Amino acid sequence: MVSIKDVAKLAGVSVATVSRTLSKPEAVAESTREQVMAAVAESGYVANALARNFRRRRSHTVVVLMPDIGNPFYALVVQGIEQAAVQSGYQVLLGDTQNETQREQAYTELVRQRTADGLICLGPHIPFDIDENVTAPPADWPPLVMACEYHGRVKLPRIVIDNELAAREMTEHLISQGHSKIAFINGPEDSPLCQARFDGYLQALLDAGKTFDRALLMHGDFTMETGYELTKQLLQREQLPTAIFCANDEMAIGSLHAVRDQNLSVPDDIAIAGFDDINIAKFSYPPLTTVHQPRREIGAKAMQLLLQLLDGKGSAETIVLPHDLIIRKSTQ
Amino acid sequence: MVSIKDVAKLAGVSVATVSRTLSKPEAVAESTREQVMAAVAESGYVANALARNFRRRRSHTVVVLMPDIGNPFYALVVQGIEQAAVQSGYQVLLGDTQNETQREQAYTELVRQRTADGLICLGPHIPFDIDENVTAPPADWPPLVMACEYHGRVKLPRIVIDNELAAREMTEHLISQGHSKIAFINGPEDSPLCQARFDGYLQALLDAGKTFDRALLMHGDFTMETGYELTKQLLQREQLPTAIFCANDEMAIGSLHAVRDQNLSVPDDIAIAGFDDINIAKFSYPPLTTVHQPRREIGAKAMQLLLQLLDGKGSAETIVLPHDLIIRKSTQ
DNA sequence: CTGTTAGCGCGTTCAC
DNA sequence: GTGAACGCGCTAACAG
Repeated sequence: MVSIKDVAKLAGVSVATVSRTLSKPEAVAESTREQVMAAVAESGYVANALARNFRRRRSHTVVVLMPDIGNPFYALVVQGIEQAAVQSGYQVLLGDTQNETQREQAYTELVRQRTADGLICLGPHIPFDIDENVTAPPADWPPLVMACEYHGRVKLPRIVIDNELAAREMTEHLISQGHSKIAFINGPEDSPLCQARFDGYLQALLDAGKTFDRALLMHGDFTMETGYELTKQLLQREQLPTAIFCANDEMAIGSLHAVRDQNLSVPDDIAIAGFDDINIAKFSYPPLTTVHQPRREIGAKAMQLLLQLLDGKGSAETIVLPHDLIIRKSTQ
Repeated sequence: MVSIKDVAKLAGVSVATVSRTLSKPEAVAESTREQVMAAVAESGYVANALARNFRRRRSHTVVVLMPDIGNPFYALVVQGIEQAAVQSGYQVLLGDTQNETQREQAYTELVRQRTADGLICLGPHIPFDIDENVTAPPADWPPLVMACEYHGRVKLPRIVIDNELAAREMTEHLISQGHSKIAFINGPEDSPLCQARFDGYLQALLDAGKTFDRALLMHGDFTMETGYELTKQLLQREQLPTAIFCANDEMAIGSLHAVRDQNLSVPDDIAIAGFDDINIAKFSYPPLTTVHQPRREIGAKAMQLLLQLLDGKGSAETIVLPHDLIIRKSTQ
């Protein structure tokens, strides 16, 4: 492998000059610069990033903790992260945690080992033991940004949409369509994001003078399978809901499926709404009413925030990005 | 940051002994080992992977080149890769190329820079200039394994299913359902994988004594959008096909959508089949007949092959994994 | 503007 | 079984 020494010898300069020419060319005389570049070209030299990172004490790599790589919602978020990373000379290490604490910790360990400089956490869970009263990230935590989900108490930099508002708007939309028995299939109970969505749902009901029926609230795990199963349960009740609001599109698609299995029609018998606006939402049958999240932007902003953090100019910012109600045929 | 020196001092031994204790404990006396481990625990020492990789000239990282991170087909393949990688102490760097040569090359560059040790290529395109007559990978190519797709001429290690057989079986299934006007919405024309699927389709038609109608062959780009558009075109013909076989599930879902838009019924008016068996296939309306690919296994095997290559015991193996015909309601 | 020098943290000789 | 010494390839500090 050709190293910086070889180039120096070939160009007739010192290794320091080669290094300088490559990192800040303007600090080098034009004539020597040309010699060096010629030597680089001739030798086919490529700087060894392993050595450079070692020396600079920066891996220029970030880990993205994804709860489930199979969940299509995350794809565009990761794409946003990745684009922003590449633009800044960073790489993205993929961390599929399957919601397992052990795997989260293994990936977090990469930061302690200096394999990665920081973390972007897409799920609700943070891989640290958190003391009861902690509200700010302790000094021994690595640079960490949350995207989409967030922690209820610890104030970390985060990129979100206004989940409560979005859920309220969707519920209002359903109410405006004449629904009053609106079931809500939410995600995991312990997720602050899901709590916010529930709050929005509840608020809309109360604002409209409706009562909240505990029996219409269910909790899934964001998969099509649970959307299907929970909807089946709902449809075995004596009193059927007239609308089902699911906290993500995948559960909504499972829900659609369950409703059709009972030979009921969407939206005539039961309206169904989702959340996220993943690609498939437009192509479901019928097309799914949902909340659009700017996923790529969420990812890009998260990466930018992390870069700030790594540059030492970090703060526990919360960035709220705009969402959008997308009304399609599943509710009207 | 606590380094190996600090541990050595604390344990009262040399850095060499600490290094040995951590890499091959059996080569060290039990008493010193205990001292060292105690010092490690006390100091909270974590070996600096940057330094270690530099020294060992291995990044223990591989790049996965994905044509499109938003394509759900790849998610499970990547999961398979990632699991196998983690098991062997490797990390996965995500390379979303968006089918752009420039981005492919940028990621390939990471290997030359020693940021990564090798590549797994999920798309049909290899980021190298390939001479006309080359059939084996030139020596200056980095360790490279192909998964799912493959190159038509250059013999690279690859993990595939028998695409021709699978397409033939699917076409035979459609024929057995009484169809004779079977449209085929294939992927990009220049993909060897797609050519194989076409061959299978053609063979099944000919074996059954049917003729191949050029007008029933179309080429999309594997997105729901093109599945939708191409099907719309098909449905504007005078002679409608009675079945549409799409080369992946996403196009099939777009196709379903287009057929419904014309108030035609699936499968009564037109049967539709896909390929891949992505998660959503089971939850489409109607559920989609498709070819199941063992995606996680494909990924895992690809990673294993790459590790072999990196250990110098590589060969241009082709591994064919079993597929499975999944008959659902969209064709019967 | 350029060269010399001195490490970064670790793994690996080679003596002892 | 252990320690001293060296060097991986590069960047940064300093002197000139």
